[in-house]
Amino acid sequence: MSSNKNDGKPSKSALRRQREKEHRCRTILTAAEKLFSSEGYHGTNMEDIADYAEVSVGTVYFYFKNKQDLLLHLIDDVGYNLRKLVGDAFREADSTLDGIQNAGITFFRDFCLQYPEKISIIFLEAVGQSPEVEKKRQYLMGRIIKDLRQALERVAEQQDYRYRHSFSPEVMAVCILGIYERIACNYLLWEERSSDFMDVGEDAVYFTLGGIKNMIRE
Amino acid sequence: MSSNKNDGKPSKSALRRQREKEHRCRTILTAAEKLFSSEGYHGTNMEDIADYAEVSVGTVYFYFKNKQDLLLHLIDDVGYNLRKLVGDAFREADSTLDGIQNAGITFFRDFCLQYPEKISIIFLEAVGQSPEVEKKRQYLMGRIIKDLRQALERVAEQQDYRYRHSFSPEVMAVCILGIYERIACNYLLWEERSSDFMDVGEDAVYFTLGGIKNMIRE
Amino acid sequence: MSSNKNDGKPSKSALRRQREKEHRCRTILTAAEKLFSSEGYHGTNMEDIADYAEVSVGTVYFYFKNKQDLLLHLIDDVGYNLRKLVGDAFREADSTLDGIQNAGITFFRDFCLQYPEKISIIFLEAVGQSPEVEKKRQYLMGRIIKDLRQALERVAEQQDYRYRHSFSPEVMAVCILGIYERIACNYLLWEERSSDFMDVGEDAVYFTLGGIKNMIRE
Amino acid sequence: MSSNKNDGKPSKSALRRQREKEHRCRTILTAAEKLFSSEGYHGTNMEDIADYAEVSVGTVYFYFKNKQDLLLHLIDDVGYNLRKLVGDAFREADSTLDGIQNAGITFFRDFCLQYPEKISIIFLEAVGQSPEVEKKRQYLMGRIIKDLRQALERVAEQQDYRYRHSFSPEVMAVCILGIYERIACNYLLWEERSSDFMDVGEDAVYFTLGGIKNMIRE
DNA sequence: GATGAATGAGCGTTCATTCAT
DNA sequence: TATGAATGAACGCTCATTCAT
Repeated sequence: MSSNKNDGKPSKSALRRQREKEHRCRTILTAAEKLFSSEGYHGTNMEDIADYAEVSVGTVYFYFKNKQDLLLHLIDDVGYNLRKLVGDAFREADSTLDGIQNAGITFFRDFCLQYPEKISIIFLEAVGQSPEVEKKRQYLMGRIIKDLRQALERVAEQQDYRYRHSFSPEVMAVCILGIYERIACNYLLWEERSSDFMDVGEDAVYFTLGGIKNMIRE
Repeated sequence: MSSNKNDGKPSKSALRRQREKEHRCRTILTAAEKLFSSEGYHGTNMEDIADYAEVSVGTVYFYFKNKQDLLLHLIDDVGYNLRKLVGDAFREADSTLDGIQNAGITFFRDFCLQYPEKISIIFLEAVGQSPEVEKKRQYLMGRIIKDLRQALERVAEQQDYRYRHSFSPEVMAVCILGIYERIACNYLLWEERSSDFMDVGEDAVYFTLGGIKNMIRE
Repeated sequence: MSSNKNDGKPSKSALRRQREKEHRCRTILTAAEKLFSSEGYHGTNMEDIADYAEVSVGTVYFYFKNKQDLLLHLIDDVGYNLRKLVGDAFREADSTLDGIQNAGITFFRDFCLQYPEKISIIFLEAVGQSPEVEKKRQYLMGRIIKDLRQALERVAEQQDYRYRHSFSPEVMAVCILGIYERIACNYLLWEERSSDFMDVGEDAVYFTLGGIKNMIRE
Repeated sequence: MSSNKNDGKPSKSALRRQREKEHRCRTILTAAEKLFSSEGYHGTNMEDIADYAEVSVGTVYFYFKNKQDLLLHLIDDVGYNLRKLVGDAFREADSTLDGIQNAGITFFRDFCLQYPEKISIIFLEAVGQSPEVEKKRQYLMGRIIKDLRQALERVAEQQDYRYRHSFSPEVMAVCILGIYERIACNYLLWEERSSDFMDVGEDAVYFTLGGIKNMIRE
């Protein structure tokens, strides 16, 4: 066995190995993200990814079950980053429309402009590739919609007003997601307009706020 | 040249053959639409399509250059139907927000609910498949955005008000497209909720109107 | 029946039809020759040929059994033209080395330079395509070799000398064919040197004569 | 980096693997040569080659880009073997017509009779298959012609005589190549006359020498 | 853990040929 | 005779995945 003196506690070299392993895993994932977003999911093969990550094909398969698994991990990654970033923005201004506004601006400035590849993965490359991937995407979208819906419900609660219908918060959440998705795709991926992207983003956020306000009853 | 009494005018049988040809072309396109939307673009092979259309593989290639060509034609089809349907709704109530509202309701009721496969093609299966397909999709989206933008500009002109910025009409158009796209995907393709789809749709339209109003200056 | 007054003798219109038929046949053959030599046998498909000949695919199949049949006819054509032209040159100067010389010059001047496509067909495109085609090519080459051999034998007879071996005339014939073939391919098809082609051809003929003289015994 | 005592030097197993790889590469090439020459280039498909070499189709594609690539490699091979063999024969008897004679005999005895498949590849199967293949064939022929031409020029220099024209050495080289090519095809591939092939070959060489002598001025 | 050669099912596409009109 | 739409076998090629070293 590989037991050593300091039993229980992992040895120094074991720790380093662990770190290296994680690092290699990340390298591969980054390679996949880069290539999927630039060449497309189907335009990238496992050898391309291995080459880009400077490992062998076998190594890729050691860390990831298969090609789809890579994509699923990337979606998870995007989801994690996105929800963390945007969630924090929400929380800063708690339970007012300002939070929604903050979150929107943050999404455009700190996510879209920083990680356009992630936008490409989640809104283009991962779309319509396979039932499993679609399910994951749907799950992620569902989580984001739930976050948004809860935020909208909390706002209503605090400000003491109600929306048109019981299902309205969810619909609004879906609308907002749709807006952000399309703005990002249109101005970042299709037309390269990073320069005035924030102006556009601000307008979109403003549009969003109008939509929300219009749904308030009384 | 051709010994034919009624020169110039095509003969009866020639006309029938022409009709049959167009019919077969449509049959193949419909088969492709059906299979792409249910099995996915990559989950469908040319033989499947041929079998479903009850023709041979060669025949499919007689009418369409290749698999991608089928998808491009389907996108064109969707675009044609969509712009015609929604465009008509616009024109009925000329240059008021009612037109926008009409168009939204029409989209959900007369397009999404009638042709969910077309929604699936344009918003799922055709996404991220290849540069050519993406270009076509982008072109189609661009046309719709232009339609919407012009409608919004006409409304402002008639009602004599202005939007926040010169680029706001376009941003709004993009937002609206995003909303409708995501609502359709979420409630029609991901969750099977055709029953209360129109309630949701109405809410989304209401949200949209709020967004637009919020963009008006003064 | 299509019997008419002037029984036995073909009617005027029947004659014209016959002429048209032959003309169409030639048109197709010419199209095939042109395309085979410019695009290659495998690079040309039946539709290309039909289009070039301005007829339908069906018509091509009415006149020729299949694609290979076209090639076989072209080989026959080449053979007929070649043997007629060169044979005549032989006969003019009967049974001297001058006849051989004449024939060589004629081949280069009146065949190669006039019909480079035919050279391309027989020495490039028809080579190694199928057993049947190869057999025909072999048969044609065999006939030419026999012509040459007999000419060489006649020369020896008349001038009253003998060659090294009984099989020498044939070997010489094969050598001469090889020389002419390669000269034509090299300077006409590979390098475009039609301008000084006749100088080269003359040298080759001179070389040939030397070869022959060297084979004479005593 | 790689924890390996004998750094730099490849390990034993790595060397063996390298050897195996080359061996497999050769096996595939040999299979292709065999099948191309017996069934024809178009009569052989990639599965046939894989089966004959006892590997999978994928393996063939691992070693060779595509079917044409196999043929190009075979042409290279033939060229290498041919020029080496014949070149050595030249050099033995330096700068006399004997060298030319030696080379001819060597070609017939040590190349044609030993490797009829290679003759088949270069003079039949690789002819008129595609522009790329033709280019390679042309290049190879060009090299051989250059070898011959230089040999002829060296002979003239040493023996202190000149040929008819400045371009005569090249024309002679082309003629000689043509002779050898056709003799090989006729007596080895078309008629199976390996038994008296060397008699024929000798005659052809003799013919060749006569041709050369006839081109000498004064 | 890492490698990369080997696999082979699967797919898109071509095109010579046929045949109803 | 002439047409051209229809056929479908055949083939070249890809690439995700495996596994012996």
